[in-house]
Amino acid sequence: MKTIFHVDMDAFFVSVEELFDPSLKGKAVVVGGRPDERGVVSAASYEARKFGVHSAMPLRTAYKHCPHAIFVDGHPERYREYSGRAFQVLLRFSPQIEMASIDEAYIDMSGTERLHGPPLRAAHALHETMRAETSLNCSIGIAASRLVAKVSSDQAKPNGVLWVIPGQEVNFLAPLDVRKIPGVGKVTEKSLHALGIRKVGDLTQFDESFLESRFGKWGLALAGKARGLDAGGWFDSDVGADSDPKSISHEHTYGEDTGDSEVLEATLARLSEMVGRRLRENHLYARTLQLKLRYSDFSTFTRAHTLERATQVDTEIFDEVRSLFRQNWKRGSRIRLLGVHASSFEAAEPQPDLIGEDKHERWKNALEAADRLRDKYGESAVSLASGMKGGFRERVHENPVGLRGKQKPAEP
DNA sequence: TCTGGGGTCCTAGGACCC
DNA sequence: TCTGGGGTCCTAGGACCC
Repeated sequence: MKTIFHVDMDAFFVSVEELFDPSLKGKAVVVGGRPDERGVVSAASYEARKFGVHSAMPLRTAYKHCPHAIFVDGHPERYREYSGRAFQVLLRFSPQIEMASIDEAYIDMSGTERLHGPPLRAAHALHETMRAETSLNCSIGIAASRLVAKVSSDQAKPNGVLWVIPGQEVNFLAPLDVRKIPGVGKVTEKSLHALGIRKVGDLTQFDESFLESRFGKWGLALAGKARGLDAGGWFDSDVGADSDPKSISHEHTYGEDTGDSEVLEATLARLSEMVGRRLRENHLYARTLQLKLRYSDFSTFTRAHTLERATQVDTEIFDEVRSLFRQNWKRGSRIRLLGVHASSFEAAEPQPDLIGEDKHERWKNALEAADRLRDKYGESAVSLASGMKGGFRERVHENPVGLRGKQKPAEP
């Protein structure tokens, strides 16, 4: 029998902003941007939530609900820092930790009784330590499965601890709305409602095979979840079993839609660089590159291409997505969003292609040097995108800032 | 309501191969 | 000639999460 804690920081982004500006405390605060900007709410304080503001709501809508709220920009670096501090606190309680996102973690507390006492006592100690070390509140759910721990931390909010005693899972879940089950969103909720299923308890009245015939693989998992089991996919894995990233992407929504091909291609160059840089940081090579286009009417298209040979080189990424862009963009039509997405990763250096190897090696060195410059002098220090208007290709292809590459031994 | 950005996982069809 | 079946890879789209 396992003991899993799910630790979820309360109104995380808002709470961190309050640490930097204590005058925000107790007020209606919306993190995400200015109320007249394109964008959505990243987080809302409990005060703002009273007016119906919630995350993912368009900022303009949030303003209509709560015009007196204070709107602030998000600060990802601050959130990363505090997320790291929270992680350090968790490490004192168990080595088996999994950050599920920037503001929540699973921690496997099985077998820590001699060190930390029974679950509730350990949870209160953790709660206290978190408060003392980070000045942030969290809520903690305790259960024998990840799923129930997650749902119970949500029920414990704000600033609470809730333990679902083994054997009580079904009773705990039964009265809750089906929407409380992680993975049940708007669409699934609607189809469940159509079947007369509103509460988790209603789900347990149907048998597995019916749910499977209706919802496929997901229906089968759902039957298990309704009974408190970590059924299906990710929930099944051990806490802390690290999984490699499956994709890296960057996208940009314009403040105002544009049909200017130079502007659009410069954005693609910048997004390609950002993706390339992340690939190099993670020592990954991508075979599949994908372009994402969103037009003014919000219609969205993706177009992908898989390369013979995986890459982490900015210009190779850019060449690919630009050609996808040129093939698919309805010329002149106004674009709302562009995105560049890399996937099908290979961890190792791709097989050298004999002719291109020296060039490839010089490029790699040049890009790593550029990454170091950016670390030192900031993101705008080095850019392909800034060279876009006028002579991008010449600059890039003829003259990489090269240290001479080490020659790889040729394949037999 | 006028809809971000970064991810994960699943489905489904077509190509291609044996 | 009127048509199998399974496996894998690729592509596109969509639900969902924070």
